[in-house]
Amino acid sequence: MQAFDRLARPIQKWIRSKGWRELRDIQARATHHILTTNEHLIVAASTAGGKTEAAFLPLLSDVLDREGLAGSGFDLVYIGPLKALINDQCKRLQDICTETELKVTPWHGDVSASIKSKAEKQPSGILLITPESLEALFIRKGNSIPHLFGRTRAFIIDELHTFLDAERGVHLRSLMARLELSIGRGVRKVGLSATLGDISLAKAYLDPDRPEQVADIVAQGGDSELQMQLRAYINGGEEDNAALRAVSDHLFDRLRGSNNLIFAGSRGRVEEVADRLRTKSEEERLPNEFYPHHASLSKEHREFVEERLKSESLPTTAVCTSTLELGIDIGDVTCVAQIGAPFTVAGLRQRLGRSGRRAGQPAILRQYAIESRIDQNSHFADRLRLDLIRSVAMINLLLIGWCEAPNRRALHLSTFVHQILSVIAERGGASAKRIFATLCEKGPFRSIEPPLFVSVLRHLGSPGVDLVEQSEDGMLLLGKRGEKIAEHYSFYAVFKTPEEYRIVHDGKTLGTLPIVQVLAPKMALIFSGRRWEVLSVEEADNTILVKPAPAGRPPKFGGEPGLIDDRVIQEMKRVYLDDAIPEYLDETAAGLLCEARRNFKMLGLETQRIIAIGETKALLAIWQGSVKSNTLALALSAKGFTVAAYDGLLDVEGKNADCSLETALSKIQAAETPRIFSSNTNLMFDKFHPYLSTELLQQDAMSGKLDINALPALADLI
DNA sequence: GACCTGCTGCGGCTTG
Repeated sequence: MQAFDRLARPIQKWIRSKGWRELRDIQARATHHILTTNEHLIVAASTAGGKTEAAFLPLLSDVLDREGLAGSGFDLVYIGPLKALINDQCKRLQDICTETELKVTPWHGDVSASIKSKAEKQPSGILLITPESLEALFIRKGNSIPHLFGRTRAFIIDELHTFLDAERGVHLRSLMARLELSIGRGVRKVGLSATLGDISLAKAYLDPDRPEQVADIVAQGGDSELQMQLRAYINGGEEDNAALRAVSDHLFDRLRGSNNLIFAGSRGRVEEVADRLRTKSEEERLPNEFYPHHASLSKEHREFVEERLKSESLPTTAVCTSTLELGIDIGDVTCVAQIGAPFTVAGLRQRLGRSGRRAGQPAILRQYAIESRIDQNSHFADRLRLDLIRSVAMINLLLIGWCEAPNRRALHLSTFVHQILSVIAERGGASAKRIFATLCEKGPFRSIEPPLFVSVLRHLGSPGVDLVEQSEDGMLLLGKRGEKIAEHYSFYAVFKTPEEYRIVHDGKTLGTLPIVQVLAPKMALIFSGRRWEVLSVEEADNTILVKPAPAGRPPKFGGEPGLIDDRVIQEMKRVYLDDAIPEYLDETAAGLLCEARRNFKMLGLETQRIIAIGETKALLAIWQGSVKSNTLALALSAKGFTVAAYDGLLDVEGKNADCSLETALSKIQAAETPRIFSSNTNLMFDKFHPYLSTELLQQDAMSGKLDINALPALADLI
């Protein structure tokens, strides 16, 4: 039987109206699978690969043709990570459903209360919702969950890779498990994704008990030809920004006249590059077509840039951060430029997926490395050209199809605290036994054993914390502070957001700035692609008033460094030891690669792993990623050393150390439980960390951000 | 030496 014939009549009619001659391969396979089995499924294909239709054409047919489950509720529940994505998908699904009676309901913070209350009274059809809005339903309408989802046949999880074992993914997994408990049965799950490094981890996300039972449909071939070039630029003096200007000028020449994305690495650099490109357009008396796009810019400005990209009426290049990495529809772009090495190969792959989506068009990557001028006294990180080498390593890994896997060891105690409060709020009270069964036995917190559960719960109820309290019959209730926290709408998200200033010109908000730097009147600012002078700082309502100005500097946005995978650093070492010059390097980059390899040998890194630099300094080459580097760095700083980590290389200074470096390393190697924390180690990273004890915070850090078991091997460097 | 994501109920107002 042909896949098309399995689909419901109205769906077939819609396909004909589109003029499609046949279903795509993944759509046909998904149709057979969904309509002949009850298994969970992962559909993996590139951004424009027709994943949404692959899942929904058969799922909608199932709803239309087959008798439904008893009870009330939405038939299909789509979960998306972005409001904009939900809006996009909502339009597409409404179009597919035109010939049916099925309702399509978007549900997120921007959707009006009237639409929500209407859907709540008579839930049916397709619901498109964010994890946070689903959380809000548990908190506010805990008793209505069976009414809303009693006959739900499937969860469709879009951009599955953004969830997995990140804190927001653990949150969503917990919500799905709780929903299933609440309606008394399991629900089929269909995950959609473009970038899955290890598909078995995605399967374990959908069904941790029986991952091998989860089917997958991966688009065959489909990847278009990849063209790429890595160009390197060298800065002059210390403060000189000549290289970034040269990169901008090169981009100006190559990208004008078409639609492109420039990933600049940080919001500050986005503003800097966008400013340079705009002023160059002015200098050459050409209309500007380069616009900044990042999360701190106003929604209006961002939508303007997105619309310009989508409409394809005027050539447009967005200089952006990872805001434009995810799947909102901005059409096809000619080329993707990346300034500086990215932190993950997965992100690089996702970005590249934005280009070359039309048949016959190649995907084009323009990678730029910015290096400094060096001499014999330069720091080893500069002499080794770490940024350039990491770019090469990441492109190599991209080419062999590797990308990072999520971390499955992490306890996620912050999200755990959140879910404990949520389970209690859902029913107005819950026994400890029930919470444990819900979250740790059925839910995603399976590595939390009863003793750890008890110590978390004890701490939440301890004096001064007051999140939870126990009634006389043993039920756990929200304490005074717990009630206040769970009542406020800021509770629904599990991730933390910093306090911000609003930047205002002429009554209009240009965007926001995290409060990490002191801004004062008369300071010059580059923001939203233009130049400003600060008029006043209103501390009362965190507002900064600005007026246009002829000069400016990009502001500091703050942020923490990202985690780099072990495999990336190991590939960097391989690149140093290799002789080959990749074809995609320009002349400068090839020269710098040879120079970096010479310096690698000159420093002695070919044969040694500890290199003394002067009397008290040393370079430790551990060739592992951020988690392991940070662990050894912490263990050494607990012994009085000052340590900085550079891509698998530790810069160690021992002036105030308790002992020699060799002694410290052998002690770390021999110790059963090496001391790595001191009183000033910062362990508060996540939203609910302030409600955990130091001991619990240490356990949380050791489960995700540190790898204490690796210490003996890491310290074995002699 | 980084980036991103999300959010309810209700009081008070105007308007038909």
